[in-house]
Amino acid sequence: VNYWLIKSEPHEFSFAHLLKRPNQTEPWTGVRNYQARNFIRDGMKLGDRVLFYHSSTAVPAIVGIAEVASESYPDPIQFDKKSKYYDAGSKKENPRWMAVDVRAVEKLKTLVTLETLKQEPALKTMRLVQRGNRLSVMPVSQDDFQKILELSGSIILL
DNA sequence: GCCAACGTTGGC
DNA sequence: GCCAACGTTGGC
Repeated sequence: VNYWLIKSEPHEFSFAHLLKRPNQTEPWTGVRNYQARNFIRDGMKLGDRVLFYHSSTAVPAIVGIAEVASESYPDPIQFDKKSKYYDAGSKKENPRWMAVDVRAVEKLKTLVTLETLKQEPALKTMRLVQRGNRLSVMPVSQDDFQKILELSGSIILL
């Protein structure tokens, strides 16, 4: 099992939206960064645990636990000419962008805010709090994941 | 809305 | 292959 963090702008798609989806599952499409693509394509496996982070909001924070609910597959909207994520340079026989299904597991009792993460000495090396980080999909160490669960009041233990 | 920190693009 | 210009992310 691997551990990840994914970002979403809550006014576009929040953890509450995910909880309302059928089977609490949503295709995680539209990732258009090669490093993030590589994490999805080469790293994400069914059952991996995911921290769900709200960005570009008044209080940026980890708000929920999710899980990877599929193996990775070609992101269908890269072939959709009407989508803003359409990529004319990507061919079906050699897709450029990948997606994965994400399922909500648990809403956190206590949000773990970016401010909290920055103040926690044990999380100093976390990618999310590093300078200039902009990846929307990133790996999280098991220790950091565990620490964040402790900060969140989650009933889920590793 | 500002702007730092990246990532991407395209001329050369 | 270099790098300036441009676009995007995301905290503040």
